[in-house]
Amino acid sequence: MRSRPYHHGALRAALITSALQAIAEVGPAGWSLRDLARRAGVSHAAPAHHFGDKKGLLTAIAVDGYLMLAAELDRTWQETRDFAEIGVAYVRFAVSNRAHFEVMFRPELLRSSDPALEEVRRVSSTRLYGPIEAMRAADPSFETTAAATAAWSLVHGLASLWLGGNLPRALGDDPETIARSVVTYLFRPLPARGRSGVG
Amino acid sequence: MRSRPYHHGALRAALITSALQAIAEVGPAGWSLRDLARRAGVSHAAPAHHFGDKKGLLTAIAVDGYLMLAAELDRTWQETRDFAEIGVAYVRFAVSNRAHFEVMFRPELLRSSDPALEEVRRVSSTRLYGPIEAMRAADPSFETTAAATAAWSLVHGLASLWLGGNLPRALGDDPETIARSVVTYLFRPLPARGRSGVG
DNA sequence: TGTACATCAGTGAACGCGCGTTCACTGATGTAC
DNA sequence: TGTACATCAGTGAACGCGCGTTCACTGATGTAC
Repeated sequence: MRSRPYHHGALRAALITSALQAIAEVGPAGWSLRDLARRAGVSHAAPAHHFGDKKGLLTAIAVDGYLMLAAELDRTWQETRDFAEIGVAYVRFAVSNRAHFEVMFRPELLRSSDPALEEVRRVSSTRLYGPIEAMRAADPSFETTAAATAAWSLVHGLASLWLGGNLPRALGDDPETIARSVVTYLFRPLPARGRSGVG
Repeated sequence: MRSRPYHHGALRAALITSALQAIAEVGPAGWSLRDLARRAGVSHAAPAHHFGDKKGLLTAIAVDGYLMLAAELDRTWQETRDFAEIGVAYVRFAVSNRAHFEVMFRPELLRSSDPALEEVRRVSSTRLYGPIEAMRAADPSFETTAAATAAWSLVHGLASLWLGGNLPRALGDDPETIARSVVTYLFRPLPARGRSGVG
């Protein structure tokens, strides 16, 4: 039997993998750095070498998440040129990368002013604003910021509610299908314009 | 000097108040039942008498939250009969009752199958579905569930993003104003119908 | 109005546990010459 | 190709701390008669 080598070799990556697994299982609060060390088979003090503390590790995960999100949105826009599909892609990202998503928007878990984090945040927001700007060219009454916020809010809320198990079962169990159906209600004509009073 | 009476008198309420304060300050994970006991000036074992454990306390807070939310949405609908204003009220509730809101949608913090919780959840969802049903009467192409989910997602996402400090500053600093502007993009005509490709 | 008793709310000492942090260390790897 | 040395990654024992939980208790309140 080979004894365990002194150096793990890829401990940083292994810790991130374990953390993602732990987050998916019990949320970002349900485990300690010592837990991760145990999972990775290293001594309990080893994680501090790479991340300092738990916030450092979660910040690294958030950075990865924003990069993946930006890539996914970009790929979708290049392929489809369909704004609605960007929204669907956002939900797909959240559901497929639940652990990343759960950490990315919880500032109390992160070093929010980490420069790398701020940079990837900025980059990924341009993946939303670009396409919205294009829509404004077609209808100048669109205010870019408000319209982008509406779109972002819709898909962000949908993803959050779905992940929290808060949506009615009647919608089915495929989040991507749900998203595709729900986003059609953004920028959709009202039956009667102006005040929507109907009661 | 009067010595502290043996019975607190209203410990249950005092613990909830302290918990709300603590959540607002450091989030739902940053404190212990012993912390709350200290704040309330009682012995560290006293909280268990009323709530069993932290989940029990947070569940009680969530129940209160749903009741307050349902009341706020109902009041708004009765007063305005304007569906958009229900969305604004949702955001107003979240921002004014941040601690409640942060707990209500985090199932891992709650006893999700608590009967009282399930009941108030059900009640508060009818405050959304009722008005949406009314809109469907005016436009049969509305699918109640999908349209309600779109509306809920939009305001839920907006509230979450605002509370997390994730929205661009350009929107201003009054969440109710932001909400009123953003919800106009729900059910709003697109410049060109069908595929929204513009690139 | 008084007494006896049950129930309820809160006490405080004790427990075992897992945590993050510190620190002197060891083993492996990379680099200069 | 060999040697010396610096740097880096990970070890493991020790620490003090706050936590939830237990348990026998005490003091206050409510109720029956």
